[in-house]
Parts: sequence; C-alpha cells; structure tokens
Amino acid sequence: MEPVKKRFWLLDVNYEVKDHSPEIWLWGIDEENKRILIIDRSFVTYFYLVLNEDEKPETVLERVVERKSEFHYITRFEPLKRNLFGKSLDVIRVYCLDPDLIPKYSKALSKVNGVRKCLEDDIRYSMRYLIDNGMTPCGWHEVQVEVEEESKSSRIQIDKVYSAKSVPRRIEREETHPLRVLGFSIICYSQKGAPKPERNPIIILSVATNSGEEKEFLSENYDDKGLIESFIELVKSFDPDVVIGYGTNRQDWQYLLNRSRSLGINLYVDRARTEPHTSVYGHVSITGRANIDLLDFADEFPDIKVKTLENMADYLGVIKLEKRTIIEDVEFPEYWDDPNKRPILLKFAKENTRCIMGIFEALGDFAAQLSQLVGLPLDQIGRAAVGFRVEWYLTRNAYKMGELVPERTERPYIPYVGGEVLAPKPGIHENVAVLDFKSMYPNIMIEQNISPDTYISPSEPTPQSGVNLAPEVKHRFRKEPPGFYNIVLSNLIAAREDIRRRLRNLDPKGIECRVLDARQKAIKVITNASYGYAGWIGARWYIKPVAEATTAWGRSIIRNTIETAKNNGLDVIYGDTDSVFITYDQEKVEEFSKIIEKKIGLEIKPDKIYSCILFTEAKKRYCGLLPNGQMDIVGLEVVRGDWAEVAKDVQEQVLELILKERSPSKAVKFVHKFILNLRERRIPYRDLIIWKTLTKPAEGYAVKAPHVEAAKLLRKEGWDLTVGDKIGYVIVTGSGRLYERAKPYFLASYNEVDVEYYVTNQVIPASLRILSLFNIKEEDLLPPKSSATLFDFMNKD
DNA sequence: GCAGCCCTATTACCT
DNA sequence: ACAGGTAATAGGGCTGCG
Repeated sequence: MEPVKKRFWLLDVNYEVKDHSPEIWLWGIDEENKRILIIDRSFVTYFYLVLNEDEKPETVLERVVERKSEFHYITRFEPLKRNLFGKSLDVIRVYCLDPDLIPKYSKALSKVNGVRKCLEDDIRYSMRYLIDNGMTPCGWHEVQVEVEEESKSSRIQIDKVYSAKSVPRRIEREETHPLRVLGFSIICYSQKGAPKPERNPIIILSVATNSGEEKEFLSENYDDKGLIESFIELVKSFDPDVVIGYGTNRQDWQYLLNRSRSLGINLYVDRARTEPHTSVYGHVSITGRANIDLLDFADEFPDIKVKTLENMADYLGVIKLEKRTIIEDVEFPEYWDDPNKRPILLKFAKENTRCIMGIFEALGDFAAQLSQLVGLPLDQIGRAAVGFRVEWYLTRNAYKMGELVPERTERPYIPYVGGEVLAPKPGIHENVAVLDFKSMYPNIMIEQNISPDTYISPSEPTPQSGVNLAPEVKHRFRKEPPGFYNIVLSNLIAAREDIRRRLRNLDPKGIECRVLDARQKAIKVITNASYGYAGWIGARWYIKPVAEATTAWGRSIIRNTIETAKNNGLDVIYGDTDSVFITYDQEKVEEFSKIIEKKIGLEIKPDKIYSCILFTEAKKRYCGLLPNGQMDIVGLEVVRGDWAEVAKDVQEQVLELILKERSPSKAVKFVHKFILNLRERRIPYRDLIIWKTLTKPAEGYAVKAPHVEAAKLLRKEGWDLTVGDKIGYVIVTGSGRLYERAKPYFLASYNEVDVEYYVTNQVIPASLRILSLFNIKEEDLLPPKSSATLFDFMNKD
C-alpha cells in the first residue's frame, strides 16, 4: 500500500514500550474532522555522555564501544560537538532503543573512565520525540501514513488508526475544527466531614457537552453504581476530545476511581480502554483525550482571592455570584434528603457544570496557545508550575541552537538584592503620572546580553569582543555573540509585537482575534516569568550572577531615571522597581520620556495618570483616582484576601469619601455608622469571614495562629485539609488568645461572633490606615455614645 | 498576673 | 517548586511592677 499524506492537529501524545520497542501514539484530528491515532515506531531516542576536558573523544569512544555488548538496546555511539553554558564540548550521543532502560544505562555509562556525566537522560521519550521533530501539541502537522491493520483498531475508540511512514512535520495553519468538550462535576454524600470514597456515595454527577447536552445522573438509594456506569456510557457515546472539571486532578477523578474500584467497575473513559492515571506534575491523564482541570488555571488570576468555582466563574463573567445558588458542602445531606430541597441541590450541581463550561470558553484558547508555545501537552500545561513552563520553552529552543540541557541539581539558597523601592511622599497629590519601563528585566537581559552562556566568571580572561559590566555587583557578560536568553527573549517580544500589530486590524469579536489574543497572552506569561526563572535555584539554567546582574542594572536605571526627572523639574513622589510616579505636566513628561529612552535605551511610557493619589508612609500601598472616577487601590487592605470584608468595605468607602469628597469628617461619620450597624449585627455574616492559607501541615507551625487552630477544628470534624487550602474562620466571643476564639465559619453562628473584635481589630485599623493622615485617632472613630445607646447599655445590667 | 517592649513567625501583597 | 522588597498582625519571651 502506498503511504498517503495526512494533516492533523495534535491533541495528545503518549508512548508504549512492548518487548523493548517503543511506539509513539499521536492522537489527533484530521482535516476531515476525524479523530485519528498515528503510531510512529521509528524514533530512536538518546542521551549524551559529556567527556572530561583532558580526554580525547576517540579514546572514550573506544572505551564505551568496547562495552557495547553489556548494553543490548544501545544501537549506536555518535561523537559530537555541543554547547553547555556557551562552551563547546565533546560529547557522545548514545542511541537507545528502549527509552525505559535509559536511567539504568546512563548510570552505568557515567562511571566509564573519561565520562564526566550524562545529560538529557531525564527527558521523557514523548517530549524528546516532539522536540526533535519540531512538533507542538495544539498545532498542525503533516505526515506520510499507512492504515494500520484492523486488530488494533478494535481496542481503540477512534475513527482511524495509522502508522507513520515519515517524520511528522509542523505546518503553519491557524484554524481548527471545534473540539468536542465534555464538562462534569460531582456531589458526594457525607453526613459528617469530608466524603470518603470507601463509604460515601456520589449522589449527583452532572455533565454538559459543548453540543448543548446537559445530564444529571443521580444515585438510587445512595447506590451510585448506575450513576457511574451511565457516566462512562455518556463519555463513550459523546467521545469528547477534552474533558473538563474543577478540582478534578486532586478530587473528582480520585473519587470516581476509588468508587469504581469498590463497586467493581472499570472506569474506561479514555480512547484506549485504560483508566485515568496520575502522571507528570500530578495531572490525571486520560489516554487519547485532554483532561483539563480548570482550577490549575486559577493561579493566572491573582485577583481571585479564594479560588472557588463560583468565584472564578464570577471573575470571568460566566455567571454573576449574586445569581448563583450556593450550597455549602456541609449542607449537601440536608438538601439531598429533603424532597423539597433536593431540586435546589440539583440546580446547584447543574450550575456548577455550566460554570465549568463557561470558564473553559473563556480560557480554552489560552490553554491551547500556552500548550503550543511551551510544547507541553494540553493536559499537562495547566498543571506545570511556571518555572517548568519556562524551562520547557527554553529546552525546545536549546535544541534548535545546539545547546545541551543542563541537569537539575540541588543548590543552597543564597539571596541577592532585588529591585529598588522609594519611600513615598505621604499625603494626597494632584495630577500624578506613572511612567514605567516596558518589560524592564527581559529588556535589560537583551540589552546587556545577560545569559547563562554569556557570563564570564571572575577567573576567566576578558573576551576580545568586550564585556558588559554590571553596576554594583560587577558581573561580566560577553558582548558577542548574542546569548541564549537574548535570542529567546528577543523572539518572544518580537512575536508578541507582531501579533499585537495584526490584532489592530482584526474584528475584535472574530475567532481569529480570540486565538491571537490568547497567543499574545501566552507569550506575555512566558516572557514575564523569565527573570524569575533566572533567579530560581531549582532552574536547570540557574546562574546566580544572571539574576543578580539583571536587578543591579534595574536599580541603576531607576535611580538614573529619578535623577533625570528631578533635573527636568519633575517632582518624584514614589517609585518601585521599574516605575516612577511624577507630577504630571504633559510637555515636560513627553520630553522626559524622550530623554530617558535616549539615555538608557529602554522604552518608558506613561501607564496611568491619576487626577489625585493618596500615599501613607508605607511603600507598596496607595490609592489613586483615575480621571474617569475609578479608584485604583494598590496593596491596601481593600485588595488583600486576609482581611474580613467588613474592614475592606469600610476602607474603600473611606478612600472614596477622602479622594472624591475630600471630607475626613464625612469619612469619620461613615465609620461611626458602620460600627453601630456592625454592633447590631446588621452586616451579613459572610462579611465577617477571614480567609487565610494553610501553608504547611497544621503541626508544622512554630506558633499558634487563629487559622491553624480553625484548621485543626475542621480536621477534628472529619475534613481533610492539605497545604494550600484556604481556611475561612470567624472570631467568636470568649476569653483567651485569638487563636482560642477562631472557628471555621460554617461551624459557628452569628450570635457567637465577637463583633467587638471586628470593630477593634478589623474596621478601626483599616480605617485608621487612611484617616491617620488627617490626624484622626482611634477614639475619634468609635461612635459617640448617644443617650439612647448609653441608656440601652445601662439597662442591660 | 499583666502591661509594655521587642523580636519572630506568618501571610499576602507589589513590581 | 519563578525573584526580592515590603507591610502588617499576632504570638511569645522577657522585664518590671508591691
């Protein structure tokens, strides 16, 4: 049979090894909108032996070739030149048929005389395949294929199985067929504490598809066997490309798997008759489909303080919080068992799934673009930490440039100096412009050619091309040739600029615009994380002077900028790392920008202009009023997630009265009234909840703290808590330390709450933060005792 | 026993 | 499991106090 040309969009990749022969499985969608599997048996993987500098490559080659018989699945040794941190090295590339034997082989071969170490022996086979062939998940490719014999196709749920007869090649093509997306959420039944799959059933499994189907499977008399079977059946018949949920990696899939196991069901929801399994970065993999946990993308939105499904949906404009039916976990049994309330629980479950579908609509393009840019499969990209995303992007580029990927090593943490922060001038300032340097750190790295491979250690002689010498820290970087980071960052910045240019001429509502906008966002995320990556001790390409020199240049630039502003008659009010806050005078500011760009070589632009701005004495905390009347609150309690809503609301009102009405007295009166309301418990209970993250196991704390004690109470009630969970608690009346009076909010009632704590420790400090600028004292904020309240007070005894 | 002081642990923010 | 710089609170140890 003649091979035919096949074009396909790559959804997922996995590999299998049978009798030491590996197969790459490429799951894709072809031009006819068919789901296809292409099996490639031709790719031989490899790793490198790095040789000692005093050794001749031929000698070491002889030594390893001599021992080849010990390594049955090694096919070839290939001497090559490669770069490591910019230095040319002699290496031997060791080709190995069975990827699973590489750890064993590399360990043995690293002990051969003349071999310094092995490199790239820790790159997964499937990633090696994609990188070496220039392939990207969520991108189009072209390959010669033959139809695979029928025997295999029976096990695989797919339109057609092919075997690759050529190396797949990436092709440029933007449009995609619409993916089939299935979203689901579950509700479990537990009378007390967290549901346990060994004993508590799933009572509702709610499913939706992007073809508009919605289904709710219910348990019958707390028996969820039929529910799970119906779910499996639906997945099979709809045959989704993408499966989505919220918290599914850690929760739902584990629960479903454990329930299935105890009920004797095989949870076959993939395309190859295997069960979901946990894999790299802790993502749950469903062979042939992309399983996406939208919770993994919540980190992209720091404005969402408590990362619940409803908060994320609210933030992304899927469904407003006020319109949602919210039922706490503790209430599930009550709602399920009461026939009058059950419909509300069903509605809640359905809304959860709708939120999931809506969030994916808002984020799916971004996820796919990030996956394509970084090169990690769609089901892994969300789960991979920022550092690993950057690292995979670098790894791909290193391959193209003949740079070896360094090994991951443990290093001691030694801090270095970061950005410069100015003490602000306290008070209210009129007409203030904020100018900031665009992508300051990446641009410094480019401008000064800062990179792991351009760094010249103190022991090395100055290269002929000369060096850039960092201020203060005196690290040196060769001027020529352009470094690894220089090239990679220049490409990223140029690509983003290009996209933004194209976007200007497109219909903002069009599909092309959505995809391009998602792509430029993905590029921005990787670009912005590059400096942090460079300073991360866990980074493969970590060289401390790289990060240290970048911030040193940054400090020098901002100081220079401040000096220049002053010399040009501009008053500098504040500055942080890459920004300066100056008095706004259009002509002077324009002139100033030009001078700076000329002097420093980096672009500086007015980001915002405030009609007025308020600073206390603290750095990193201010509130500016934009010309449209909108308030921009930075760093203050209002934007913090660990203050009760009461404190945040009052502070925001105070700021408004101060900045818009310029009336401290109105602000004081407002606080008085608020405190009276609070004491009367006329403020919603949920506004009293304080949320704090559990950052270590409850026992690991050196001191007792309210949220930790609240967490212990939760655990006693049977709730599982893990590091990273947010604990919502309230302070109740009683004696002793605060931590003795903290209670999880859903285990306490409003009449137990110590409202005086909220007056003294929440509302007053948050208000005073602003009002002390106007000489207002704590006493001034407590409501004056009117005769009525005094009377009430005396009557109480 | 507790107010006052100082230091430390902890969290969440800014760029 | 991307960086350092910063503010703020509560805990906890200590001193001094009839």
